[in-house]
Amino acid sequence: MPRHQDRAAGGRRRASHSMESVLTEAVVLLDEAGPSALTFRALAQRLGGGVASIYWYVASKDELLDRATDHVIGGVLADIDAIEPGDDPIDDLRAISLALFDAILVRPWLGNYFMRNTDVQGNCLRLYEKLGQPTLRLKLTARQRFHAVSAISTVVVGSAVDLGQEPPAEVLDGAVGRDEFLSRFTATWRELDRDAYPFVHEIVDEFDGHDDIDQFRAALDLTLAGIRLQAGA
Amino acid sequence: MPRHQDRAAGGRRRASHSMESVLTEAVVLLDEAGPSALTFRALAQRLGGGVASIYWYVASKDELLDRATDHVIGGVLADIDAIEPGDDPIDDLRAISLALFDAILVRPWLGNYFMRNTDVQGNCLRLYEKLGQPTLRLKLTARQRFHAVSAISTVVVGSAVDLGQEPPAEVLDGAVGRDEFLSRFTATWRELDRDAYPFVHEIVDEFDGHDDIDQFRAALDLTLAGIRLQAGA
DNA sequence: ACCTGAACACCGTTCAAGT
DNA sequence: ACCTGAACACCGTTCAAGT
Repeated sequence: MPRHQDRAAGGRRRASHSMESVLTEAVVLLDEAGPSALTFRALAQRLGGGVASIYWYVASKDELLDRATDHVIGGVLADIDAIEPGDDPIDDLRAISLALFDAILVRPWLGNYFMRNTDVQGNCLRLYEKLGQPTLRLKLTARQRFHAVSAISTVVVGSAVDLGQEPPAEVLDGAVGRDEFLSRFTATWRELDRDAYPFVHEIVDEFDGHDDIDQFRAALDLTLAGIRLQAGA
Repeated sequence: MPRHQDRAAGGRRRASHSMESVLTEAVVLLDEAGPSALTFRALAQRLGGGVASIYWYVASKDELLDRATDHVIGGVLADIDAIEPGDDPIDDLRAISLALFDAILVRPWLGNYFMRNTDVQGNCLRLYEKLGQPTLRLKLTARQRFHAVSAISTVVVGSAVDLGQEPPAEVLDGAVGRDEFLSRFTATWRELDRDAYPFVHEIVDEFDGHDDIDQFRAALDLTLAGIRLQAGA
């Protein structure tokens, strides 16, 4: 309970918040029931105050999400700081990427706000710096370093957002399993004409029951292989 | 004007729509004023009818966006069909990727709905097939092909969505130029401590006034290099 | 088969007023 | 400096009723 109550003369209550409590409770709402559950009204109720008071701390819902994102990235940053740098810069890039991926996979909304406004997202900027540092040990131009880190960032955020998309309600209910859900898609694909859709038929078995993490690791490794080649390492 | 009017006995008008006109007008709204401008009320007004009639064609706003996405992807598909396959499968992958990137860069909302529900997105599935076909000419396993195309798709969609994000209103107004907007960010970055942010300082000049397309091409080429290496081609 | 008006249950945001 | 209640101008979606 990061919130306190002031008691005025008449016995009337007046809520008292803080940036910290606003962001913490916002993240709780997001974790409990997804992005659609984060409304100013729900947040105000959780904080035990009125809707309008939230506007003392943030100017808009976008800024609330920017700041909430930076708040949880703070935790990711701690995980990343605990990673021991190794001999191979590429391995360090991979380790940091995985930590970020894990965080966004669980909270896909992060992907839409990560690094969107570094003026209020100090932790995101610190993470960007952390991700970039290993490239300083690679034989690349400044431009290549910039592009390499942008590419990794895109793969991490893009994969996590894509793979973390909430499946339809029936899957969340547990009425239909994830595998069953995937199979329903592929069943349609299998009925397609083999001559017109040779590629879809080639990969349909791979798609069926595929593992999200494998897909991300493969994408990341392709980019890292490209970077390694470029650096001649 | 893809809409007609029926005239009943009393002289009363009754609008008549079609899936085609609903999607066309939806895309017009999206193009004119962005995703926030696509509301059922605005769309109904454009079609000259009531809000509820749209629900005869789509079950929800999500489905409307899924179908609108597939509608414009139909046009992209035509562009891609015009591409002559070359000797190098990797070059074909690049050409198709660029065509898709161009489309999403201009309409970033496409990225959020592309391939989200292939049951109502036949054109997206066809594009996925097109993108996958060149990999059939590479020496890869089925799983590697699946992962390669997933990776490319993530890079294309992720980059385009990222780079296509609407800049703040002041830039759209023309009050502040894009370069000036970027410079404002980097000005803050330059003030950071050099020892704590060596990477940011290394790339700040590259970020300043950088070109979106270059950034995408670099990311795509890294992935393609990884694929080429894997295929031993 | 397809369209309508009106209602329902929400939203984010603002503002004059309070403490 | 910070919080409040009430209002404003919207949303997506539903439904009984019309043609």
